[in-house]
Amino acid sequence: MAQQYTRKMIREVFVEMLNEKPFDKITIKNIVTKCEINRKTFYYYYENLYSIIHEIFESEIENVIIKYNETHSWEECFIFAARTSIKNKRAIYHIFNSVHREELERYLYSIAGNVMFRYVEDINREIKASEEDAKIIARFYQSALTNMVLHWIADGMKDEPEKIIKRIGLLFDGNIALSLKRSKEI
Amino acid sequence: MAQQYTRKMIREVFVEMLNEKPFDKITIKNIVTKCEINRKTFYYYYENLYSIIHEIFESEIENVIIKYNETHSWEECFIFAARTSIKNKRAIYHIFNSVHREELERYLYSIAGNVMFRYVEDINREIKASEEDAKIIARFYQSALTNMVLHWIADGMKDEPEKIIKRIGLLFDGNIALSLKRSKEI
DNA sequence: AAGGCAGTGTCCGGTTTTCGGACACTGCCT
DNA sequence: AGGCAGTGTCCGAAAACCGGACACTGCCTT
Repeated sequence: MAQQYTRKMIREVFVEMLNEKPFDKITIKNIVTKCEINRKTFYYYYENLYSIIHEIFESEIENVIIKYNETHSWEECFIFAARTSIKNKRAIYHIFNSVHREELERYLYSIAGNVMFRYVEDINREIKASEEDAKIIARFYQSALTNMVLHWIADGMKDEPEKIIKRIGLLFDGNIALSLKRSKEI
Repeated sequence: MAQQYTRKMIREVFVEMLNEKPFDKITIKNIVTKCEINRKTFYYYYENLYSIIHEIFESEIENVIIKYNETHSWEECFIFAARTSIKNKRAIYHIFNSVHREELERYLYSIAGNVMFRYVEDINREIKASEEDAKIIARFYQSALTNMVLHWIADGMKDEPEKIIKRIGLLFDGNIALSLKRSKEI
């Protein structure tokens, strides 16, 4: 554990700052000063500020995958991810309103993809449509889900995750299975 | 800061364990496993378990001295030390009931000494008895105070520190000044 | 517009901190 | 009497951290 302690500290201090001020007001100097480490140590772990954001996204994607493998429930994945986001509401707001909105979108798309592909796969285990069809269907819902979340963020993350889940549930329930069955008939 | 992180962690985990189980049930292996560090790293900082206790005592003595230099009040020093002790009640209980009672006594004696010598010195600044006399008087109260605290610990640290302070205060107030004055007359 | 200033990214290197594996030794357990 | 867990110590190696310097960039000042 002690190994990656400094790396973790840098990440945490960065997110902390991102919760206070926009991305372009944060400097590497700021971070290393607050962490009481040498500036070189920062470069030992990260190339630049951008790569911290990248790492955070990567690890969050991993977390969601782990969550799905544990629960096999997209609902729980969503709540889990949403709760994490709400915790760092302002940080996400600052990423959303900076040059990194693109990265955020890619990240959401990736998360949604991971959940949806696994979810459709789970359902398809019984229906046994072709893998190709399953992928197409998953991708269809992936963008829909991503877009929904993006709107939720743009709207200030006001709605409770559970509320959105219900709404999405109405769009999912039965529909995915139905789509899979239909694609078998074609 | 990051430098001494591991050392601090070892200390904290040790105290944590000492709050759970007696000293002789704690092994170095236990600690390094819980800290997720290499056993060698332990030896990098400490010789053995005993030296952690020693270090803790040393640093606590320092803290009390700092406290006295800030406040010039033995009462506040006492409350400060007692509160720290109560926080780790069971740890102290386990030290008290192990081969390290002796070390604990020496530590208390040292703390009491530091406080009393400074306190008597402060009072003597006005009275101006000889340094020699001041030391004798301080040493007299030092053992008395130590013994009182030892009994407090043996009794399970039940009494509130403030209560004991009042009791000690009755023995101190005026008496020290009086003793100093008398020793001048001899 | 020129100079000052803060932050960046990168170079050199050096020191501190952590690790892995091995050994003999002790005490305990059964 | 033998097995087993923990200890203290040896070796060397690797990872983590640091200090100072450099050129470069963008911003702010006056």
